[in-house]
Amino acid sequence: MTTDHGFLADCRARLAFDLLANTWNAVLVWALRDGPARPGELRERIGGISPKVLTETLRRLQSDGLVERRAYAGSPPRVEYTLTGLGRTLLEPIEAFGAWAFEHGEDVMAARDRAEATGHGRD
Amino acid sequence: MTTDHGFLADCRARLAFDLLANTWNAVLVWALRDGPARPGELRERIGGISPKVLTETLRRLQSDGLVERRAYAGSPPRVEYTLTGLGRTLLEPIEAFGAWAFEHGEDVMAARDRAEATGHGRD
DNA sequence: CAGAATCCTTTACGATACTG
DNA sequence: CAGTATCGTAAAGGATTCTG
Repeated sequence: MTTDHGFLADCRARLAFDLLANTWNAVLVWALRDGPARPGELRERIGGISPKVLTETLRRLQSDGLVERRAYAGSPPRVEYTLTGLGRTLLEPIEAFGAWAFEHGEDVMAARDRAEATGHGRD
Repeated sequence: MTTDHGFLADCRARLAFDLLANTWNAVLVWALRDGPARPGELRERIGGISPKVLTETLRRLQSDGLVERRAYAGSPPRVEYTLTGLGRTLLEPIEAFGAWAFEHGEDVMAARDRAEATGHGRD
């Protein structure tokens, strides 16, 4: 494939980008990488996510088939979220980005600082 | 790294996710993969992006050090955007996502349809 | 043709309080 | 503790118009 028309036009590609085009999807998938986790646990792990947004995001991931919700009867309530098989396939690409961040993250921050200092900053 | 605390806590990881956490960043980087391109060209290639958003996004990518802007004097104006070396390093992870989309995109769409049919859809 | 300027709509996200 | 309900804000994205 030499032209990228084929790639960009394909709605599956757009779908993949859209999956990432929000603050928490990727973070949550990643937070679930080691196995089932309870909501409170996830909130701790992630930090900075409100209960409402956590639920919303998990619901979205659930209807995308990436996450499974399991509720155990009883009180206090106990709920666990797990990655589905499909969800687990997402870990690799996400990890690729993680690796990229470790290698090049500081370059981006440096560029950002430079831009800001030059007055081209997005502040 | 067994726990993901280290990963999620690192601000570089968050930075990487934030880079993707918008509709057009990844798409634009990808659209520039084959070399310099002019804005009009990009708009064609991508489809569905308004001139304003295109400029905004390119500016942001520029101040992140991922894209370079080159303007040639004269009329009509001619401008070209190119990936920087840093920007090019992003192609691999992005491609990983593209590959994922080709393999699993339909599964997501199927899950979405299923969820919608069950009344759990996010409509 | 590049892109700045305006205006507008949507929605993602956050804070908080409340229920089972 | 899980999750919902409300409310509020900020920002992203889109449509359009105008200028060098």
